[in-house]
Amino acid sequence: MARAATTTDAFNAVAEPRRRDILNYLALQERSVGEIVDAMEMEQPSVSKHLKVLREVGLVEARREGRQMLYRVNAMAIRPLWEWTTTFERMWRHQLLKVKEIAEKKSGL
Amino acid sequence: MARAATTTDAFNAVAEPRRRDILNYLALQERSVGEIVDAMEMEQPSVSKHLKVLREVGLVEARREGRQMLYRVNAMAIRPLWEWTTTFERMWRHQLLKVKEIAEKKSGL
DNA sequence: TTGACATATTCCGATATGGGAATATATTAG
DNA sequence: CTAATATATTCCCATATCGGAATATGTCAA
Repeated sequence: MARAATTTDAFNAVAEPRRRDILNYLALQERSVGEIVDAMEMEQPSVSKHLKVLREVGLVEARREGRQMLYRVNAMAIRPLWEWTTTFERMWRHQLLKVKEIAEKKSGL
Repeated sequence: MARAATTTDAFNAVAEPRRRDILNYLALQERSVGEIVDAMEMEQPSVSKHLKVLREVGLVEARREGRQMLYRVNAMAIRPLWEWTTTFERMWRHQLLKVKEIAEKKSGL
């Protein structure tokens, strides 16, 4: 067996930084492929390929408008990632608190 | 170029479900490799390899205790993932609200 | 030192990748 | 229909992967 396909789930799809860039850009508003290409400074085929991966795992949705395809984020598909990370939230808050306490103790000297 | 190494960052490391399983298990408490092997039902070499990846990106830390190595989660390393997902939180909350409104309108008929 | 236990590393093979280049498909304008 | 525009797909290749098997390293006990 090799590494899981990027289309396996949102975790794998989002591991690629270019795809996160695209999602960040689409978070602002719906965009055509051409607009993404211009904004990302990537080749058009690369953008189309990344969009395909994102669409297969449900992270984006698309609709045709004339010759253009307009893509938008489906934020719900990001929720599972958020939910998984929040299971560790208590741990890092605890850690941040300890760091803060140490800093206060030092400045109190 | 091929896919980015799993040790590139937390996003890539966490794309592998087995590694998330290990992190979930370690979230409860510090554990030895042997305990992880028993809990995960994975071969020991696989566990060691996954732990190496997790350690390289800072998601876990380890200390030796006799013949054992005890691993623990470094929750701070998960924060960047959480932060990235929260940039979309407003979007899915908005979507959930709309779904709720539609449901209420239906039940109001 | 020797042996037993705990963990890490190496070698292997099948597989999926992402970028580049070329090409195919779809839609509209004329 | 034909040309032009917008997007998608295919082919190629260097690379990193994960699991399995075998082996190496490290630590303790006697």
